[in-house]
Amino acid sequence: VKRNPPKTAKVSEYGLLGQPNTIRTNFTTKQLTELEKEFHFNKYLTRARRVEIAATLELNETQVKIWFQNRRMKQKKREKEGLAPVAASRSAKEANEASDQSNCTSPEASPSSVSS
Amino acid sequence: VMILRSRFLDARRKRRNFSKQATEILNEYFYSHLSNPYPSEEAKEELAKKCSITVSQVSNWFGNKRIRYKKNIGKFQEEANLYAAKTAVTAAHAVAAAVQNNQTNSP
DNA sequence: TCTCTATGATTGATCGGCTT
DNA sequence: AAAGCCGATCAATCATAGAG
Repeated sequence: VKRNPPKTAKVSEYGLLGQPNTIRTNFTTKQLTELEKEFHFNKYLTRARRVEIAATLELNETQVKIWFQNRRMKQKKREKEGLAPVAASRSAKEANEASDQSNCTSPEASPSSVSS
Repeated sequence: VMILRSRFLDARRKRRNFSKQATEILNEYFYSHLSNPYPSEEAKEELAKKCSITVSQVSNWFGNKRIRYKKNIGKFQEEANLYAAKTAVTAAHAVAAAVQNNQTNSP
């Protein structure tokens, strides 16, 4: 059994006046491309690699960490969506994955260059 | 900033609205559980089947609905009353059936 | 056909719980 | 005790479908 999530208080107490505490950073296409590339190589990061990537892309280690966590969840969701809806599953062999984004049913794939 | 928009013209491009029946089912659940509109994984699967959509789509629907409802309860008041009345009628029928069943079975 | 609103999907980040 | 991960959710935003 699972329980619900209304759990406790609110997401980040609005610090009574002031600037929006948590800003939703907009990653650049370059950053996303690099993160995606790294993810394809390793689904999980080591501390060292994280530091390296964060520095290269000018992001916090936390942002890189969170990006990987969200990316893993995203992939899991795709694998699930891409093998369940199909009424008739392969009667014998399964086995695939690996190329991930080059997947057929992948929403995104082509990062359009951003001019700035 | 040259409008960083158009990230990569993703896939929410070809979006299709859910059928009227599907929306009906989802709203019925939402408003009959308004005090806690968080269906369990099992409930989501059941709703997904009834609505002929995926579990993720059910999750997206509830996520959007909860936020948008909270953002402007007034705008959804009419809709809320509509479904509240609907579920009330359904419940009344159930009670009536139960009473009848009770009378015919235990004299 | 055009403008404005309703709505499905995406995603950086948060929350609680559990694991290492 | 601290840090990372997971699963669910939030919240803002995007892009399109639909209403008028």
